[in-house]
Amino acid sequence: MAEHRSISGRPAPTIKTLAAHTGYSIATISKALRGSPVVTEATREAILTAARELGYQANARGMALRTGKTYQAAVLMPITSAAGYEWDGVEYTQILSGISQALDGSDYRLSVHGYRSFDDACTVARRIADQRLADGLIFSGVLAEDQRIAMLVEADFPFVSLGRCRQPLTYAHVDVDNEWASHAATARLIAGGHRRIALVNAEPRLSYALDRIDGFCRAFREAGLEPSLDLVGGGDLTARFGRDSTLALFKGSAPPTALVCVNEATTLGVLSALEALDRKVGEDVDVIAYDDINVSAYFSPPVTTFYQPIELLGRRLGEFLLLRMAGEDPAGLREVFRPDMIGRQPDDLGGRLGRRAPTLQS
Amino acid sequence: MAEHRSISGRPAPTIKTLAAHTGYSIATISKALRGSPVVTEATREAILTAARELGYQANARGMALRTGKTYQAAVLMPITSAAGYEWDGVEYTQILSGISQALDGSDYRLSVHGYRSFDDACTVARRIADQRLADGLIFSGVLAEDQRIAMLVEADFPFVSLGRCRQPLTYAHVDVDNEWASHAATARLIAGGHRRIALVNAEPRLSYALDRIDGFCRAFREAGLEPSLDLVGGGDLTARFGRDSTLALFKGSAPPTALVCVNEATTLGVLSALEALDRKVGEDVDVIAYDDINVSAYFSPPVTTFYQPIELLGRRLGEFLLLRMAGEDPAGLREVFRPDMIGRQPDDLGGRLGRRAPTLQS
DNA sequence: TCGCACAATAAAAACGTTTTTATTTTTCTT
DNA sequence: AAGAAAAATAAAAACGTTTTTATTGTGCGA
Repeated sequence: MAEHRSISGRPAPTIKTLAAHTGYSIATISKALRGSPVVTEATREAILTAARELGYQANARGMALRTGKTYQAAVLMPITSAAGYEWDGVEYTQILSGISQALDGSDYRLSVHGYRSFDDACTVARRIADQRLADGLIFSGVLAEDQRIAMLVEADFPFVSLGRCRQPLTYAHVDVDNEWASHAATARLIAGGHRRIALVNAEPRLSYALDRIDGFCRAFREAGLEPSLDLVGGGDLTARFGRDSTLALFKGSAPPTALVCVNEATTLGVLSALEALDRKVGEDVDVIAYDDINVSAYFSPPVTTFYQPIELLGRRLGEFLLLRMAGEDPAGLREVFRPDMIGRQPDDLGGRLGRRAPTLQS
Repeated sequence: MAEHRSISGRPAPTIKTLAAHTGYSIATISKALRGSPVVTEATREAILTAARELGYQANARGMALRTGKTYQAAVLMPITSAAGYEWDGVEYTQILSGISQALDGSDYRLSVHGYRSFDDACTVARRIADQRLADGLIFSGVLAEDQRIAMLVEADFPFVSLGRCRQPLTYAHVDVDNEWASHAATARLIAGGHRRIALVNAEPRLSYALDRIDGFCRAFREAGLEPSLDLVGGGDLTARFGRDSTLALFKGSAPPTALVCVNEATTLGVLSALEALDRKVGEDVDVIAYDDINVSAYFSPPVTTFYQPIELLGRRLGEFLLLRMAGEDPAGLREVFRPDMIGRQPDDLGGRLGRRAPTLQS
């Protein structure tokens, strides 16, 4: 039995109830409610009043069946196996928060689909598009060659990605200018005299990890130096990875004098390792990090970061998706943020740098 | 036009397609697919084969309209205004991850509904129940007197709460034994000679915050002491709150010699404040924290915590909800976890305690 | 051989919409 | 005042299911 009684106990009013109540036909009721111009202003008024009085709420399932729309925006969320024991993916709360804010005024609801691997994500994305489980899709963790993007562009299914792939496709996306930020961080450290710089990076199949390596290398080349590629490593964005890779780096014959960290969880691990190794940040070693959850200010010592406004990115993702679902061309729906640098060391960088660094602006 | 072409381009097969293909009527097809015992094994076989061949996928909207079910499990997620700038609510990633795991094998999908205040949460919960936007609901942030619980119990709508209210109602829930853990932490500190113990707590209208105060007080009373209630304060679970309240505590005339912290974000702020105040953890002051995202090991100094297996709680929430939606009695769907203590100080607690503390087991 | 129970399947109705097509009412023109 | 054109509304069909009711076919006892 599909009929559902509302919380009050009475069966929920449908279009039929309104028809019986007002004397109009269900066709007219529907048109009046949808704002069709063919109904008189007077009858629309009457119908709207009745709807208000009876507490009519359009039945989402009926609408969905008839129109084929679901009024759902889907988000792909990574369920990492490490999540239970490591601090991974915490920024997703903020992404969801931002998307939710963007969707707030609209008719769309937010549904979250977990995935465990990239292949899994592809399968889920395909199912969502194929079965129209949602009217649009948002996802992150974009690879250099991302099948999801190719597939969804091909199918002309509305989506927005957090991150850009390296294929020449036109699609809506939001991203951080990782190449730029990585270049800026590295150039700063080089200007401070560093030559052995480590990049504690994400897995290199991720598009943004490659962007960071690119910026890293460009900074070295512009200074006429060979990039310290042997100090570039990638892995999970966990504190454990940050700690382990730092310990490994300092076991090497030519350890780094500075580190660029991919996110705050990793940074926490890096700092913990440096403490264990008895290397003082700002004296023995400099650290610059990407800031995703804005907690670096509370680290000891506080770390200079490139601040990524994750929640804002999330909001933009939601806004773009709404526009895409409304039929807007993806070509205009692209935004790349340049992170602001937040200096948190006494001289804005650390002990090895004699001069005060210039303030970087986006 | 509701008909949707699949990714392949052809219109997606429906029950009618199967009927035309197999020669059976749509009624028989439906029954065969649903596993009704009235169809012959042979015909079911034939129909299932055809379904597989044609790649038939039941249309969720059609089912939803007919049955009134949505096959959606809704989760209420706090969208705090602080989220953009403070590290708040990060544990939600793990909760969602756990729920998602539980739902994985089932037919249910996960939808997330954001809310900005408790009143907002009530409104959203009511709408979900009223309009059957989902078949079940999960939420957290339970108040001592929680209208959502009362309302949903009254409406007999399936739900599971993370946390217990203080009203005598029967409902499915998952919780952490906060009274017990708070008692254990406080008793431990008292046994170590502490008398001025601060409790950096959540807002006291939250049920679990009250539980913690209860446990805190009980520990004092059992030792024949007056609880240091002037050192109990509540607020957001942010690093900023941890820092600010610690700074305030040490401005007082009789500052604490030990602190119990409500979660890890707060703890980070507390540690940052203690560092600024030049109080050494483990020497001048002891800290015990609740661990929600398992990152305390990387704090400097590492902090002794009560580990809350958030992802497991999430999984149990999902499992319980599935059972509730299947009609199971809520009386049997209750679980209260006792957090494990993880000692991370050299002597398992800190400098002031001369003896090794006993290992606490749930 | 005839009905008769019973099994298997088919037909029809329903869920609540939207949209297309048909009908009625109003307005305008002459 | 009659007719046509336009406006307003009503009727019907459709979306894809499930479920209730109806129909057909089969084996059985008398």
